Amino acid sequence: MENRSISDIIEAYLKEVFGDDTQIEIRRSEIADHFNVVPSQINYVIKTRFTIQNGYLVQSKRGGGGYIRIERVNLLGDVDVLNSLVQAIGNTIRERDAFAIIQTLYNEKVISQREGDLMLMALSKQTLAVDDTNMVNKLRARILVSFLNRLRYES
Amino acid sequence: MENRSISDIIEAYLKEVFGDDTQIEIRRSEIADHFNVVPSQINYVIKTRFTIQNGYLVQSKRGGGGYIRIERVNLLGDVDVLNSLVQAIGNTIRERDAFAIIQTLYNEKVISQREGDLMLMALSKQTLAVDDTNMVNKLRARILVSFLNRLRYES
DNA sequence: CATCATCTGACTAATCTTGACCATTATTTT
DNA sequence: AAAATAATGGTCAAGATTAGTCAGATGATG
Repeated sequence: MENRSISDIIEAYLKEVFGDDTQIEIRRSEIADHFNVVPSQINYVIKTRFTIQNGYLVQSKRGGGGYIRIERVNLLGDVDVLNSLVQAIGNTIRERDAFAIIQTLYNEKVISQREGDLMLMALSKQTLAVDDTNMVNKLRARILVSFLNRLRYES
Repeated sequence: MENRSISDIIEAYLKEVFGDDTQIEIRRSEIADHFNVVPSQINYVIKTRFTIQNGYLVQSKRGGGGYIRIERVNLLGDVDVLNSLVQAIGNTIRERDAFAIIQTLYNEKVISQREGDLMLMALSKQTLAVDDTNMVNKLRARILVSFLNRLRYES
């Protein structure tokens, strides 16, 4: 953790702001000023680290009194959230996004580390290596959705 | 230790860096500079000396703030069983045979029921549905072997 | 001298940073 | 009201900064 990018640092800062709350509201320019970066970098941090795959929902408003609101959600705990997630997956998903989902499930204690590792194995680029990249992403989506459904309906 | 290659020296250096820690994080270019070799030589050292068979896991990230992280893990005792299973699987396996292996792993208490269920999801004909049956069996073999490789160690 | 391990470098891929330009909403002026 | 202005956030593409891959050259060993 020595060579962190400024994006990593901003990510950590925002997560710290949450504290025990389930949502935070920020002004983009304030955060950008605070870390001395261009405002659009905040969009980058949000787009890459606070996605639905990571267990976050984001809303914003422009103009005077504008804001960016980030909400932390449980992937399997809420039907609407799960639907959003499945929609985001669609029938194809990249390795990085799939990995983020597994990480989120682990963070939420829905799965153990070993279960998560096993899932990562089945979803990895290396394991699924096939000539056709398009096919790999489709396969990964099917396997991941199978996992999610299994977790959802288990009792 | 007379004829040590530079790869051997880099290997020894990295292992020294571990100290009592279970993982280290390096910048590829730094190590390469330090030993005056091209960066890709570091990949060579890692690929030949920090494998899972030797008890190491490797993760990396490119781009700004990029790194290579090497983690030392404990290899488990029943490696021979896993080896023979991997041998038996080869590069293709039918659904029923894969299911039998999962059942055996569960009977032998190598995996929990939940882990077994998740594995079955990823190995099922339905999940892997692809036009080419031959391809399905190859994919299943790769996924199953990946699972077995994860069972070789504990974090 | 045949084979395997090591070393190199050109090319590729992923991630982060920056800035110019765009879109939306609120407030002030006419 | 309507129009202008101010105050937000959004998008996208270029450039910078890492690491990965692969094939060929070179070296070591039996």
